[in-house]
Amino acid sequence: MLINNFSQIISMDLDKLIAVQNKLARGVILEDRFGEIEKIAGCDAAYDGDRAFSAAVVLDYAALEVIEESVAESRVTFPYIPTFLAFRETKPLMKAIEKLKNKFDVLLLDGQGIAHPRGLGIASHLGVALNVPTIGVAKRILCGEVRGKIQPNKPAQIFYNGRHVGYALQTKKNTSPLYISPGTGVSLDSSLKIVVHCIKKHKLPEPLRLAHNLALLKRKRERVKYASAM
DNA sequence: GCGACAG
DNA sequence: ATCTTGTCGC
Repeated sequence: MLINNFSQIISMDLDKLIAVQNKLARGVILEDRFGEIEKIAGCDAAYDGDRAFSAAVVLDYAALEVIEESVAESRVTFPYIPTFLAFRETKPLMKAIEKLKNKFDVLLLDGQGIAHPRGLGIASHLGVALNVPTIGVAKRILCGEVRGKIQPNKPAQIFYNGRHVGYALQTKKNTSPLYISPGTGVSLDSSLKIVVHCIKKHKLPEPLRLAHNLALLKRKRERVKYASAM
């Protein structure tokens, strides 16, 4: 069967979800809504069918060292549809974020911020919903075009509909670029500077790299539990 | 109509 | 995202 078990949901009128995105997009603020950054968080999710394993981490911004970690598991009920990613991942991600005891100044998420057809990538969606400054860091571009050549450590602007919506940045030699865009509560300039600050020895900014690894570890452990129970 | 299309 | 072996670069 070529159609997955989400067919019923897929048949749902996406126009309604587009309306939701357009409404939330009105809440996006492209200005810094934070003071001095003391703590920065990252959140990501790994999957095993409809099981989502999410992880969130809080790091000391200056030292980029882990202060707290959290993991959660949930069931996804929505498929992955380009430009509607938030409707699939928001629940899992929020579940991990809610478990954090520490507060943080900025949150990094995998995916686009405003570099989205309706200006509401997952980072913007979550940021507006949680009322927290967010930045989207994607491994691939969703829409728009990069102006100029992408060279190591030389950010190139991303334009969409004649508007500057983010930056393409190769953070390490011989690696594909990252696509950075503000979620909300962060300016274009700050979104780039913050991500650059979080680059250590790897292509991905530390908060996301660590959250990603933790989500994979959580999935691995849960899979073991499942296997040993058989 | 066709191609593109975050995770 | 996930599947999946070896392999190239730092």
